[in-house]
Formats: sequence, structure tokens, C-alpha cells
Amino acid sequence: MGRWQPNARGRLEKAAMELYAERGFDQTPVAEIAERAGLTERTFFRHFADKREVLFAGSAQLQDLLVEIVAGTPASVKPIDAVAAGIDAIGAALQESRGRAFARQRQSIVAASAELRERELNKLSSLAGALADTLRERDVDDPAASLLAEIGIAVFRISFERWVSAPRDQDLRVLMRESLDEVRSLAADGARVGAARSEPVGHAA
Amino acid sequence: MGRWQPNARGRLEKAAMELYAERGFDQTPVAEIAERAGLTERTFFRHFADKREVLFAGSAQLQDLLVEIVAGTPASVKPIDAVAAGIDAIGAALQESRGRAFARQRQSIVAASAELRERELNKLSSLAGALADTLRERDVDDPAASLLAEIGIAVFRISFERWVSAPRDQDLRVLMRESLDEVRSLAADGARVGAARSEPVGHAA
DNA sequence: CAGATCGATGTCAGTCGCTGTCATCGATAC
DNA sequence: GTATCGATGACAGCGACTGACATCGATCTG
Repeated sequence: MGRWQPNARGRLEKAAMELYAERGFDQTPVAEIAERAGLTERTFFRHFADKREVLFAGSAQLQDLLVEIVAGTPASVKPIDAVAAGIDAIGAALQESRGRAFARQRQSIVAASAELRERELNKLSSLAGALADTLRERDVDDPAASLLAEIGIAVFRISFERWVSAPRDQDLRVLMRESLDEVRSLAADGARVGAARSEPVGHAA
Repeated sequence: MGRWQPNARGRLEKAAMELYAERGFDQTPVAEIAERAGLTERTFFRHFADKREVLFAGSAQLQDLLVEIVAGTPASVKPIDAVAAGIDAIGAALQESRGRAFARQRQSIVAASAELRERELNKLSSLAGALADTLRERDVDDPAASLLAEIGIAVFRISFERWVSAPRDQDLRVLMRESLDEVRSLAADGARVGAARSEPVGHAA
């Protein structure tokens, strides 16, 4: 019955993932997570701001990595390629650190809970915000910086979802490159055709 | 002290916006909103799923409008232009229904609360999901449908933020068209240059 | 080695978001 | 007029989260 058992935080994370997977996020009281970790509810809230946050411990490092890579890219590299390098790096990190099996389980937990999905969106938005800031430091003006950041994170997110839900294992980084190329061709497809777009397409409902 | 006063829901929305603006979202107990509206806390939760939802009443109609416009666009229109038409429509609706002053106040309330920001991201994600579904019905394959939807919503969101925070009034629809053009040129900027992108740019940290 | 110190944990009480249940009210239909 | 039905009120209760204070374990100091 140790106070002072090592790695309280890690034990809480592990217990939370297990219980969220077994019984669902909504059906898991924090007290039970703490109990399984040999701690009290109060201690849980000293380590994590709320019940959701325990599943997003790694997101800060991911953000640091993204910023570091993009900021470290030579100024001669086009912004969109700097973004590509950044998401490539976090994709590689995700793939190598915990592997796809872990990502799959975690994703199934998140997908099963509205609150967790909401929090995940929040983390991705934070990622986009940090990416936009980094681009602005590279003298990319707004709204280009914000748009590029959002596009980069969208590519990351959609590729990640395809990666975890695919029937067989693929390379996440390849999926991301394919998606980014898709973005390029979509934008090219939609290039202005004469003055066609000076009036919005469609109809007034 | 009527039960049966008309428009309970609208009174709750109004009371909530006032109190969130006056004292902040976190410092406003639901009981107080209900009291100002001449109702009880229990009734609040019959009208709104939670304390945040009261600020997002209009988002469902916005989503319906977006879907309607995109689905109603002729099949000959390029997907990205159908998306452009959709966000143009919801931009117009936002501008005309309540006006910029309302949008500004609402945005300042949302921006001041982490929980409300999170919920807003959730609504925008739902918008993107519905947009992607609509594109798939137009035979746009994945991941193009998802990517286009995310890009469209990103353009909408960023333009909206610029619109509400600009020093003087501008046309939201013009801002959105400018942002979308920016996306096109960003993607064009980053077009493949020979085999340059077969190796990712940047470095391994 | 005794005592001071400090960070991590436990304990307890309390607020607030949110829900289930049942009673009650007000309008409408008959 | 009364039967019916949807909207509201009243109340009890759970669980997330917080503040305040006590306690424990390790480390530092002399």
C-alpha cells in the first residue's frame, strides 16, 4: 500500500486506457482509475487537468517536434514543403514510438466517446495553431500561414485515420504524401477558369 | 410568474449570452441562467444538452444550408467550386441573419472559454463531416472528399475570424473568396519540382 | 544521527453539471 | 367539463472537479 510507488502518472495512464477500453469512457469513474493505479481520485487530478486529458499526454511532445522540424527547415524551402516535412516527422514518430496496434486501440477509445473526440479536435487545433505561429516566424503572412497550417493538419489527421483503419499495415508517411499530392491536384483542378468565379457558383436558396 | 411564457428556449439563449458576456462562462451557474429566463435549471437541460450547447443553437441550420447548397450544385461544377458555393452561402447567411455585431460578441464569449472553443471546433468538424458526405454523394472519392471538406471549412473558419476581428466592416464572402484563392496559389507554389519530393525535405532531428 | 524541509499524496468538504423520477400545470380535444 | 398531453417544477442523487489542510517519504543540514 505504498505511497511513493514510482511512476504514478504512467500508472494512471495505463489504468485509464484499460478501463476506457473495457467499460467505455462514460462508464468509468475517475475514482476507479485511481484505485486501479493504487492512488486516490484527488491525485489523479493533480496529474491531469481532467478525465479526458489522461489520454493526450503525448500531444505536447508531438507539437514540440512539429515546431522544431518546421522551424529548422532552411528558409529556401517552400512553406508547403516545410509543412510536409513537419507532418512527415510526427508521422514517423507516431509510427515508431508506440506502433499501429497502440494507435488503433487508442483511436477506438477516442472514437467511442463524444467528449474524447472533442478533446482530440482541440489538440489538433492546438497543433495547427503552433504550426501557423512557426510559419509566421518564417515570414509567411496571414492568411496563408493559417491556411497552410490547417491544410497540413487536415492532411495529417485524414491520413492518420486511414492508417489506423486500413485492413493491413501501410506506411503512414506514404499516406500523408499521397494526401498532400491530392490537395495539390484538387487546388489545381479548381483553378480559375476565366471569369467564371467572379459570380459564385450555385443558386440562392 | 408564468409557467407557459412563450419562447422559453429563446429566453434561455438570451439570458445565457448576457451572463456569459457579463461574468464569463465558467462563472455562470446554469441555475442563474434559468432564473434570469424565469425558468428552472431542470428546464434548461430539457432544451439544451449541456451548458455549452446554448450558444450553438444555429449551427444545425447552418449545416443544413451548407449541405443543401452543395448538393444542389450541378454535377458539372468542379467539387472545389461546389464547396466554394456552399461556404459562400453560409457566409451570406451569417452576415445577413444576425449581423457582424452579434458575431463579434458571440465570438468574444467563445474565445474567452476553453470549453466553448472546444465545442466550436466540434461544430466545425461536424460541418466538415457533413460536407464530406455530400461530396461523396457527388462521386468525389476519398481522401479527396475529406480533404476538400476540411479545406473548405478551414477557409470558412479563418475568413470568419478575420471578418469579426477586422477593424472595419468587410464582406465576409469576399474574404472567403480571397482565402480560397490563396489556397489555390499555395498549392500551386508547392507543385512538384522534378523528383525533389521523393525524399522528404528537412532533416531527421 | 536528529531535526528541518519539501514535494507528493491522502482526507474531507463543498460546488456544480447533469440525470431520473414523479408531481403539477396549461392548453387543447372531445 | 373532463380527458389528455406536452411542458414545467421539485427533489434526490451521481460524478467531475477544487480548495484547504494533514501526512508521509525522501533529502538536506548540522
